[in-house]
Amino acid sequence: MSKKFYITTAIDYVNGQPHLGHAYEKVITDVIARARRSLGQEAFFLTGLDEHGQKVQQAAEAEGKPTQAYCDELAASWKSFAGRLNLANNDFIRTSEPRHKAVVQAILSRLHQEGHFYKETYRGYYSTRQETFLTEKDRQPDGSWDPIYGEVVELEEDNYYFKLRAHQQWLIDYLEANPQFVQPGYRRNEVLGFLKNNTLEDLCITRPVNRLAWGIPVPFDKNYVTYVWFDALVNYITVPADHGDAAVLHATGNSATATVDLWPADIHVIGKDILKFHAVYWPIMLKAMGLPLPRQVLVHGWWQKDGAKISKTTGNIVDPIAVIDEWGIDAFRYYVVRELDIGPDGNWTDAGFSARYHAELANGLGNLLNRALSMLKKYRNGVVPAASSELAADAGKVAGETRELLARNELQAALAKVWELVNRANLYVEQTAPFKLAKDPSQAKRLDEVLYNLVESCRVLAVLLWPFLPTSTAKIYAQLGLSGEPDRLDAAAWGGLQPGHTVGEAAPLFPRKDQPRK
RNA sequence: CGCGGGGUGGAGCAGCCCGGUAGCUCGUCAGGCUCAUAACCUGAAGGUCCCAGGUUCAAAUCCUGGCCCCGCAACCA
Repeated sequence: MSKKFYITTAIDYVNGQPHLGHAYEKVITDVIARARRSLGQEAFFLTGLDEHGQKVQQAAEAEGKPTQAYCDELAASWKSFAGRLNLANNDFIRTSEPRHKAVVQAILSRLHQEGHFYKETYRGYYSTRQETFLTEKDRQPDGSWDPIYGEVVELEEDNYYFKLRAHQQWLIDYLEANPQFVQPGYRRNEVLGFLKNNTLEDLCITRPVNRLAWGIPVPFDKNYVTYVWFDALVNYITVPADHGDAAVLHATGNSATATVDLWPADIHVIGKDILKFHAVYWPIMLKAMGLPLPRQVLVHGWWQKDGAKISKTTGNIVDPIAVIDEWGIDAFRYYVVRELDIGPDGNWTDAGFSARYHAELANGLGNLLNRALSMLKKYRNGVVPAASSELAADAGKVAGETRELLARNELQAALAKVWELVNRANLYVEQTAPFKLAKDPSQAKRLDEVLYNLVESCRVLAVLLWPFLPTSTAKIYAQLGLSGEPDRLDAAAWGGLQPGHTVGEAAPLFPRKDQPRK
């Protein structure tokens, strides 16, 4: 049983509707997962929902619904969202599921037995209205509490704490020795800087059940539920446990027979806001459990819109569903991956979206396919002529370099690379002018060569682009009259189209949406 | 000295790690072509690569100092 490539997104908090950031993270994760499959690796892609915590409980109460029912409704809409994004995920975790509760409780019991927790009294200022402890940072400049907190009382509360501090130096050493663990490198530096300049506080891992009921009961003390982040991070091993991963079954004391090899995760894809949870708390939790660490935490940036922060409050938002409805899922996937490298913050502009759609998808890729097929239909009745390899070297070079970029998860660069072949093929039409060759019967053999190179280039492009544009590349295959999906990178080898094969019907892949020039 | 990101032709970006003729897309102007989704191709104009020092035969790229912009309460990737 060979290790599968295991990749995850962060699980989303169900308190609200999906937005651009959620869509972005899922799309880049999906592209990486599909790229692995295309490269011939087995990949397991997990995404899901974080459903516990006070805000969910309050939101459900505000709508007068049982909390689980409230979560079920939202989960349905988030699953449908994943479908709209065309995600090829293998599982969808919800932290309110029994399988997750079982794993969290097994871990809590074990860590408790092994002495990783201790109980301590916390004294602090507590807002009864917000149901949260306040810190000195929450005070207004004059020392009073903002009225939004309502009545603020000094309160004592017992809780269980996880001994993080003891592992601080170990984690620093680990990060130093494993530069690939947090990527990009500047995010690793950020974590190292934090660890070297601060003493870790032990992590409070419980909430009193009388204050928060909507959580996973702590198995060794019925007065508490589990803190949401401790609960949430565990999702990454819940699913391996559920599918029968040996290492995780063992760590959770489950004697079931191993049926899959997933853990450790190869990549956790996350946003920069939750870096600390994934690069500090999670590794220490895993170390305490005796499990290997994930191989990489890949940290992406945030989108702005028109140069300003995306905010529901100000209405400066991008609705991914509206964009997909208008432009198609592949246009959305293409734009977010091509526009923004994984790491820095990006800027969404509607004009930029339209520009890339028209210049690169419609005029570049779509038009190439359309003109190639049209000429093959018109001059050769849609029948592929004898093989020719005039563009084989160009296509092979692009395919080879794209393969390497995909293996390194450099998605933006991979798309740029693939477009070198799009541009090369469009230029090839100009240089060889098949429409002129067609007027001269003595050039029939030359025309055959040109047409073969064009349609074969389109086929190769479909293969290279499948991880990014699964729907559109399947359409390219269909228009080429090929069955199946272009989902294996090995198929990018030149010469896949067989002479004598009849192509299908041509239709614009990415219809232009702007007004034609006058 | 709280932390982090960034400042490259009109706009948006890549290049910076591993110094060596400044690149891409859009826009503008001129031309070519007509197979194609008025798409495609060629050429041109347009840049103190934030500033100042330093290292070097050579710096957008490395080092030092400075200036400016953005994010770091909540919703939230």
